[in-house]
Amino acid sequence: MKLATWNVNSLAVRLPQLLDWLAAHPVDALALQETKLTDDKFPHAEIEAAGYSAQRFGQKTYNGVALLTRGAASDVTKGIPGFADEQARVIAATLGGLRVIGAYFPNGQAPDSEKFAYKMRWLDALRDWVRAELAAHPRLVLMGDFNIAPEDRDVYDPVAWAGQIHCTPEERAQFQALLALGLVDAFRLFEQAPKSWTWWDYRNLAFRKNQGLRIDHVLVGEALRPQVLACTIDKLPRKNERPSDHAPVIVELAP
DNA sequence: ATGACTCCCAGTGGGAGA
Repeated sequence: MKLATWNVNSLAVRLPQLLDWLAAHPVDALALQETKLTDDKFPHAEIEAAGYSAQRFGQKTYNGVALLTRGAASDVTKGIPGFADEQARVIAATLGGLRVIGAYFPNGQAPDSEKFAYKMRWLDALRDWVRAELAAHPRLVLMGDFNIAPEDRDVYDPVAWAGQIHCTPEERAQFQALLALGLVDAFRLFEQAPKSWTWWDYRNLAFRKNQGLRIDHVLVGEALRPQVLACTIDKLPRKNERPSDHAPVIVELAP
C-alpha cells in the first residue's frame, strides 16, 4: 500500500501534472494541499477518470485540502473538530484499515506575528485531536505540509534560518510534541541522502542550487512502524514547467 | 535589498506563500 502527500499550490494550475503523476505513481491515497478551489470547482470528473475518488475541503483563493483514494473512504472529517477555523486545512478519512489525516499547517509568516500565534493555537488543537484519533485508531497516518523543518539537517542553511519561520524552537517543539503522542517520522526510519528537501523557493534558482527545506512530512502511528517499507521524496515534478514549489512525499506500507 | 517567483483576485497593483 502506498500513500503520498503533495502541496500542489493551486490544483487548477497543476491538474495536468497531478494526472501525469498519478499515472506514474498509482498510490492508494494522495493528500493534496493548497488546492485553492471551492468545492464546486473541484475537478471531480478528471480525477475519477484517473481511477480515484476525491474527498475535498476547499475555499476560495487560499488553503484547501483533498484526499484522493483508489478505494472507498469512510468517516470523512473536515477541519479539526471543536476548533473554529475559517481556513480549510484538514481532511481525514478511514480507508483500508487506516485512519489518514491530510493537513496543511499554517505558514506562520514571522515569529512575532498574529499569524504565528494562530499557527501555535492551530497546532495545540491539532495535537489534542490527533491524541484522541490515535487512541481510537492506532493505525493512523498524519501527512501533509507541516511548514516546520524539524531539525537543522532539514534546512539548507541552518545558520541563516536559525529562529526564522519554520525553524523556531516553538515550532520544533510542536513537531516533537506530535511525535510524543506516539507518531514516527517515516522519512527518518531510513537512511536518506543528506540535503533531502521537499520545498524549494521559486526565487533565486533555489531548486537548481538545491537550497530547500524538508517541511512536508508523513508521520505514522507506532503501531504501523513495522509495516513501513520505504519513504521517499519525488523531486521529479519540481523539474516540470510551472512546477509546484513542493515535491510529493511517498510512503510504502507492507500489506 | 523589506528583492528575486508564482498564484490569486483584481483590474495595470497587492497579499500570501515559505
